[in-house]
Amino acid sequence: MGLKTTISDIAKALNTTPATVSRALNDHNSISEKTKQKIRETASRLNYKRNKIASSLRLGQSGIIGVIIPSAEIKFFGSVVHGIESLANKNGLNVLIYQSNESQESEAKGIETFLSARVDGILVSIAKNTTEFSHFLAAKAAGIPIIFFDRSNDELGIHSVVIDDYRGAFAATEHLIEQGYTRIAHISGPIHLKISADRFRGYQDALRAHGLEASNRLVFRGDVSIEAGREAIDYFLGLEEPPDAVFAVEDFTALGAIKALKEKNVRIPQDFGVIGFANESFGEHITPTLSTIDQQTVQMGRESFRLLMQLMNTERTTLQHNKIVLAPVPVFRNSSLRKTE
Amino acid sequence: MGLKTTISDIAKALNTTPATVSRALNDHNSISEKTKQKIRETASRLNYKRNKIASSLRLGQSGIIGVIIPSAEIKFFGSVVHGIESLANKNGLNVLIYQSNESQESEAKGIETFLSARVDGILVSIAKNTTEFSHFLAAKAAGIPIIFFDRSNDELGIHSVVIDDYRGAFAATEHLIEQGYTRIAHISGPIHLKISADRFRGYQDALRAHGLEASNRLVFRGDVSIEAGREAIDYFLGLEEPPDAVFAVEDFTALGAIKALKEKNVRIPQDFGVIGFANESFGEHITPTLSTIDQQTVQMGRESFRLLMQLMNTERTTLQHNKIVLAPVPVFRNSSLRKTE
DNA sequence: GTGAAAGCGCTAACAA
DNA sequence: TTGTTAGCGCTTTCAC
Repeated sequence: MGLKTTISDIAKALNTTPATVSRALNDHNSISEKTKQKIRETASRLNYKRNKIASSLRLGQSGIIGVIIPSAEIKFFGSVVHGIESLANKNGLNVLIYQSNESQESEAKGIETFLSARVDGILVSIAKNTTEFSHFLAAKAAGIPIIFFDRSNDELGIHSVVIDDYRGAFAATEHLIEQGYTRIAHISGPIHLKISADRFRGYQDALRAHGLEASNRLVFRGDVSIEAGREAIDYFLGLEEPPDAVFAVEDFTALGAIKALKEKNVRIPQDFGVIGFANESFGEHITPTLSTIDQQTVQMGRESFRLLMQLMNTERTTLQHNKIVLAPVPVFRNSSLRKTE
Repeated sequence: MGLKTTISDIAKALNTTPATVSRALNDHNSISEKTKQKIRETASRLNYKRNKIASSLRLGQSGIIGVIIPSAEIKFFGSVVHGIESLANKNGLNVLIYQSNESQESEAKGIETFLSARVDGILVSIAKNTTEFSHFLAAKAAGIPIIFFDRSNDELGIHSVVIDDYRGAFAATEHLIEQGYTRIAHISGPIHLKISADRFRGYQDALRAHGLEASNRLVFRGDVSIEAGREAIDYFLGLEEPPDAVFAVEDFTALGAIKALKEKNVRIPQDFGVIGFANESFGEHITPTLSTIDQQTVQMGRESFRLLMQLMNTERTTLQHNKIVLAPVPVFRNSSLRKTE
């Protein structure tokens, strides 16, 4: 018994048929309460567990949502997945996670795996190294609903949920201005990435909006790393007219900047303000605590799932192309707050 | 076409039978190379993807490993899962993750879900709030291989992979002694948890092994939190003979201690040494960097998977009860290193 | 080396 | 309200 119990076993025990048992267990309204009662009892007595595989095969759907993320060790993605799961579970769907490790090859294998598992939908955050996108189109062509979150590509006609990087960068820069900093620098990420470019634009536009000059000398182009932050500070402090604040493209970069500033005995935030982007968990534990822009991870997960559900329940052509842009939320802490007390 | 392609379609296209196609695609050795060639070509031309659900139903196994973790947002578990996946993928198995959110109810639901998904094996790290264990025994009774990792229970006859907390604590305490600290305190976790108790014992025994007194006054009982670390320092510094170093049961607790010490202008490590346990990622970013004990997460994942594979491939009775205990690895950083330069 | 036939466990159209 | 029957797509025993 145990796992071996099937609806036929239950049927036999009660002198009825598998069909009736199936209907009863699915709470079908054409079955009398009395019968349902008896069947449920027997099922639990025999320790019956529905065989989802058989059920999926018959129904043509698996009850599984596939999620592809670059890495489970980046808190951001873990947090988005959390948002996805919270809604998926409520809808009786399970979530299968696949890590691409930032590789296009592995990402394509993930899509492949999900297609043969006949998942009901796919959510993807694109790997850094992906330059060729046919695997996504294959999923779409196969009729599996697919959605991008955070890292998207607008050229493929695939729906997406992203954060408004421009707006977040604008708010970060504006905050530094309001705190009285006047020469505000920026450590950018690789500019061919859309998110870096958007944040850079937000930075520039905020300066201009407040009548400040956006000088190229105050922009350091790094990659996303602690080291880049350190290098940027070395560069900035070597300038004839060094800046008095910096907006870093990302929290780890901001962390590097803070480390370098502290080593050089520059006081934060009195003499130099710092703000990052991402709201990584270390930000509230370092000294000084790090100002940053929160990316609304859980909400992003929830919105992605909602959009996916819409796609799953809609005739393919009905739903027009959809891009949800979430508003980031500033988190101001000690690394940039010199006016408040 | 696309996902709709089945082995029958391929068979029809080639004027053969589904059986032959199935065998060819599974590289069965009773099929001629010529036929295999043709079938493979047609399959890829028709964009065929094996329907894993049908395959699973027929084979009676799903190719899925279920993993239950308390939370995906704790880096430790993410990291263990990473270790599990690295091996699972090599073995053609997929990993399905379920979060218990530290609740027994949710944990039981996870087991239930995995049983009906007919997973081939289950890996669990027990939720904090679990006091009743029948859901695990149900899985075992159903004949599904199940393994505990990190948080285990030895009473159930379920195999497990854990870290040697005693040994890690001993090493941590010994390190403080070797650095010349003489009054070494301990912030413990809830003592009803095995890991807290083991670490406490390791601390005591290390003191005794070096001829130091293990005084109850130097032990502060907290929960695992930043706040507990702060409270402990308040308590310790209020003692007539305050300690000059502390071994905290866990990194967040150590972090709280460091924060409190810095606020009170106690110099670390000169006047006070601190070491934690877990090697959380923030440890290398705070000031001073945090000494700690690494828990060999990836290796834990890999060992858990290996043990599970053994269970899956063994007659139930053959494999005797097995408990793998991993050796933790000390990571000494600035919060406790005052001798080296 | 290949084909015919049965069945994994479930669900749903159709009948009664 | 319940039973009969067929079939989801795959694999495998048995036969040739």
